[in-house]
Amino acid sequence: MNIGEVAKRAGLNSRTIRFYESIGLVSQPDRARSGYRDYAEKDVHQLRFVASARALGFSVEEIRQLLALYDDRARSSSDVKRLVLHHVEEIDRKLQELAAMRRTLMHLAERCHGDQRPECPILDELSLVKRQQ
Amino acid sequence: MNIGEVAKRAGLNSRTIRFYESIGLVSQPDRARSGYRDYAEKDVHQLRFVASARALGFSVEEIRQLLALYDDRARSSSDVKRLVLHHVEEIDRKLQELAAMRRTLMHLAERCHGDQRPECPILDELSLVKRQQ
DNA sequence: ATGGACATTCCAGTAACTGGAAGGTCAAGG
DNA sequence: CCTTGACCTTCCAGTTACTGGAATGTCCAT
Repeated sequence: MNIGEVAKRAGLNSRTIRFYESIGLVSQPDRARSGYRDYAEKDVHQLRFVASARALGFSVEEIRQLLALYDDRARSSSDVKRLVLHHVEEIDRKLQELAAMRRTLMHLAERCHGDQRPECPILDELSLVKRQQ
Repeated sequence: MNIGEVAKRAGLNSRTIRFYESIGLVSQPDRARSGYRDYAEKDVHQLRFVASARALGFSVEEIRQLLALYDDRARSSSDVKRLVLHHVEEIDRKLQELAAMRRTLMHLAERCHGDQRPECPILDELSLVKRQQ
């Protein structure tokens, strides 16, 4: 199977696949006589794994770890679970951060008439508010 | 006032301040005889504005626009409000994205025993799941 | 023959910093 | 005066995950 077809099946871009190969994230496929990459089904599985994990927000390094666990018959599922739950914590952190931003912004927006006049509590507030830690 | 003190008051790093100056985001301060940057109170205000806006997740370019509105006596507050609400929309999008990730991850984690055995539905799922659009 | 898919290497851009190196001057305190 | 830390500039490059472009081809199916 050529890279174009693999890209389609994995939901990735062929350049991205070459990128992943170049950084050693995924294994190198066989080569046909033409020099074209010749992907086996297991290669597609690996790439699909990467694509899924990326979509879930795992970094390339985290995915590298996940793939290592996937390949390791002697792994403990606790290691996998730990990685996932750590990632959830990061997401929770980000969710809180964004929610706080949103709250502040909505608060500011509500105090703004949003008309043709120049008076703007948003701008006033931005230049006065001490940055929250 | 020297850059170190300004940095402290604005809640920014002195290198970051020089960076903002280099990209034309903030105005250049006067210079003392020594060649040191000599910041006035209005400069501190501007930098504080930038720091506040960054903390609220606005990009440098968005802040550039906000600063332009701040400096424009003829602005309409509707322009400011539009910028802010657009930013809130982006945040909402990101919040949804993160929440969806979290949901999937928690679902996967719940199905994982997290013990010494190698069986892991998380890994299985990652290699099978078709990436959601 | 043609057009699209594929190959490689090299370079660089994206956003917002931030670090390091190199080579200084300035200012305050001991 | 000496010392130490703050300040100055320029230049280069790293971070993360791609992704684009250029250049220069070969391969394959119609």
